[in-house]
Parts: sequence; C-alpha cells; structure tokens
Amino acid sequence: MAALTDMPAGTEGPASSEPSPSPGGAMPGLGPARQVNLRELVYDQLKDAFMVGYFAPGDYLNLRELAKRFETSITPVREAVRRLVAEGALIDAPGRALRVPPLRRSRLIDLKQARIGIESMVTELAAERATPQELDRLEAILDEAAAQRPKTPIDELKSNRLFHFTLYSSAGSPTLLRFIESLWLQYGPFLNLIHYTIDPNIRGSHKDHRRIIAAARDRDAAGAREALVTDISRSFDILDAYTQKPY
Amino acid sequence: MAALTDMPAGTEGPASSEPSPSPGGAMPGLGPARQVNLRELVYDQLKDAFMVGYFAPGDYLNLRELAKRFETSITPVREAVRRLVAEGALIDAPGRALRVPPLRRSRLIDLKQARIGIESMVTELAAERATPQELDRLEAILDEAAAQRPKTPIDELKSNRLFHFTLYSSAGSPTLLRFIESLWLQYGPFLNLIHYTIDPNIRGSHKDHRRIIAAARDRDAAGAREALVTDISRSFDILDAYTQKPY
DNA sequence: ATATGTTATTTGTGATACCTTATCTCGAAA
DNA sequence: TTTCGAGATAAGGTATCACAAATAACATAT
Repeated sequence: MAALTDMPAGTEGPASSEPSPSPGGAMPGLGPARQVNLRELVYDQLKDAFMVGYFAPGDYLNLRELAKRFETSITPVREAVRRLVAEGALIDAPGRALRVPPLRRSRLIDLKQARIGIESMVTELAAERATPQELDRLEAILDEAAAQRPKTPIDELKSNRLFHFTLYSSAGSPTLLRFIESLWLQYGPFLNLIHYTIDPNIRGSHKDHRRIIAAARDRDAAGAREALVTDISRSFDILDAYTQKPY
Repeated sequence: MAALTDMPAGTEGPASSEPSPSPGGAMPGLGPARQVNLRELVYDQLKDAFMVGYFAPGDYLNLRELAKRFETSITPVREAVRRLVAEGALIDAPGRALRVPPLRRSRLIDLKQARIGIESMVTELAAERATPQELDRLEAILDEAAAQRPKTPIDELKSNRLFHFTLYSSAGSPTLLRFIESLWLQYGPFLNLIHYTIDPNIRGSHKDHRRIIAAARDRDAAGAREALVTDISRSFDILDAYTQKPY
C-alpha cells in the first residue's frame, strides 16, 4: 500500500494556549478543555503522512485498513479521506477506489506553476508585512535547523515546512494559506520519490531561505519572490528530470 | 435558515459523453452507464446554491434538515457538507454548529485579494493559450446572455459564471481552477447580500468581458488581466460599501 | 488452451441507532 | 428579581449494519 512501514508521528503542535489567570488565585492556571474529534485526529495524521512523502504517487488506499490502523471505525477515516480528496491529495479512481494521483508530467508542471504563482504572491505579501519579530522567528527556525544533528530527511522536511508556513502566515491571508496547504499536500507524494528513489540526500535550501529573510527585512518584495521561486524550482527540477528517465 | 424558500435547480451539465460506435452496427449508440453517488448529487446542489447566493453570510445549517430536503439519510449530506467546509464555504462554528462564514471586513478583503491574485494569473494564462475556437465560444456566451430576455438575476449570475469558468478552463490548470471554484464558493453568500439587501439590479460586466476576449485575441495578457481586475473589483466595491454602512 | 459465464470476496456507499455535548428551559434558592 | 444548576432537547460524531458495484478467482464449454 505505501512505501513505508510505520506511519509518521503527528507534528507536535505549538505548545498550548496561554494560561488564563485563575479566579481564586491559588488555583493552577487552567485552560479550555475542548476535545477534538476523531475525524480531525485521523486527518491530521494523514496530512502529516502526505507532507513527509509517506505515500507514493499511484498508491491505493483502503478505508477498512486505515480504520484498523487508527483503531477507529471507518466513519472518521472516511471523512478524513474525503477531505483529502477535496484537497486534491487523493482522487477517486475507477472502481470506487481511492488513489494517490499517479505521477504525470502534466500534473507536475501544473503543480509547479500553481506553487510558484501562489507562493510567490504570498511571499511578496509577507515581505511587505512581516514584523521584525516574525522575521527573527524565521531566522531562528533556520538557525535551529542548521544546528540540528544528526538530521534525518524527515527533520529536513519538517523544518522546511515550518519555515515556509511561518513565512506565509506573515502574509495574513488565511484563504491563500489554505490553498498552499493543499498544494503541499499534493506535492507530498513526490517527496516519496525523491527520498526513496532518486536522491536521499538532497541538500536543503537554506541559502534561498536566508535570502528571503534578508529581502523581507529590506521590504524588497521582488527579491524575496525571486529567492522563493529559486527555492521551489529546484525541487521540481529534480522531479522533472525523473519523469524523463526511463523507470 | 436561508433567505430563499426553494433550492435552485442544479446547473445542467455539459450535454453528455460522446456516443461510441456500436459494435453490432444496428444497435443504437450506447454510452457508459456509470451512476453518480448521492454525496455528489447533494454536493452539486449545495454548490449551486452557494454560487447563486442562496445562503447568506452567518446562516446556520442543519444536517438533519438538509437530509430531509434531499430525501436522503444524513450520511451523504454530511459528506457533502464536510467537503464544503474543506473548501471554505462553511465553517465549524462553536457548539458543533455548521455555519456560513459571517460577514467580516477582513475576510472580504482577503477574498478579494485572493480572487484578484489567482484569477488574474489564470486569465493571463488563458489569454496566452486560448485557441480561436475557445475565444469564439466565449464570445458566443456573451452574445447569448445579451440576447436573453427577460433576464433574472440568477440568469445573470449563471452566464457570468459560465463565462469566467470557460475562460479559466482555457488556461489548462486544473489545480488553479479548483482553487477558483473554492473562491467562488466562498464569495457566493455575499451575492445573497447584493441580491436581497443592496441592489437587485446590478449591471453586468459585459464591457469588461468583451475587453478580456479582445485582449486575448491579441495575446495581450496584461490587457486581459487588467480588464478582469476591473471586473472583480466592481463587485467587491459594492460589498465594501455595504460593510461600512450601519446595518 | 482460451474465452466466457458464474461465484466469491472485497470495498466503498448509504442508512440507522446510539453516544456525547452544547444549548435551552424552567424552577428553586439567594 | 436575579442567579445558577438540573433536566430536557437538539445536533453532530461514531460505530454498525446492510447493500451494491467492482474485481478476482473459478469453472465450464468450445
């Protein structure tokens, strides 16, 4: 079904919500206690799996099998999977089957174009609007990633993802941010190819990332955009070469 | 629950698939007979409802009630609604409620920005790639709409939608097209305000549409983009004025 | 041996019952 | 009169069950 044996652990979310002042004063700070539903839990795990390239293009998914893995009934799995279909990470294949979109050159081109178009737009916005604190935070993410060692490919992916989405958040456009999530979800399965078929040791794009931050500090939107386009283009070029090679 | 009494009828899809040559020769041309599932039917109807402004910002939806209307169990309704949530047309409101996103100025600005950003990008692509036949088809859509009379606001919306999506299809980017669908879905409820609260007789944007076609014929991507931005901006300006008025 | 009809199995889809939680209502206490 | 909490009600979430379609495996006939 998939290329790996174990499902990756979910991303550890941002610490928690701020502790509210307790009414009595002696009481420990308590926060809201809302519980999230199974649908969300399953979706989040599947999303993380996609983002790190757990699934490969062309893979078939099976509701009952997933339900067994998540130890739930198929209902929450079904809804999570349906959402992934809505986001383009999965498609309805002939015969009621659920499938990770297979590798097709035209799709790769389309995705690349969409990623560059939207993410560069959002990068420009972020360059114009990011506060110095936000830029420091971005810098810290890169420093942390650089210091981390040993660094697995998954670590690399996670810090890369963290950097990009932190950047994009500064643009202040929830709508476009959602689309970018969808794009990364669709892009994820290609990472599987990069990891397990092409080159397990592709170098990160720290240079480009630093350039983006520097440009943003100068409010140089065009410069930030340019660096971002370079960043995205690189990963797609690797894949593009792959689609031309005979299997 | 919503502003209207009856649900709008679904858009009549493109005629059908081409008839395949029959094996015997004497047999009438038979086509594939696949049936679509209830989830899709419900979703399509809800989508159309959103697109024509059937729901107003802030409306609450109720699964059981919808199921009664569609004469299905809540399961297909639930999945259709979940998809709409994934697409941003609905949100999970406090208390497990499903709600059409309420009108907020920041959201309006974000949507406008996203629509202009993405749709102008796709318009440029379409201007560069559209075949003469496709441009003729666009022209025909406008002619047909102009000839139609009497023209209800819904008719106006439908031909407007047909024009835009036909245009965008020429860009050849399924990924971006999906995002635009999502944007229109999110924009839909604002139409409700325009229709029933502000001005039921807003004039169409045929001028801009003609300009887009003319620019595309000249392969003038920038010109097409400019006309499109004008087109989109107009509708948002009306709403923008509304958000400043006291209710 | 190949082609074709049949059966079994798998799997997504739809319906339903039950559970949990949020909200509302009403009444008792302050 | 106001406040607060118990109970009632409603609604979404989850688990199951039943169904239908598709596929695969099997068998039979030519």
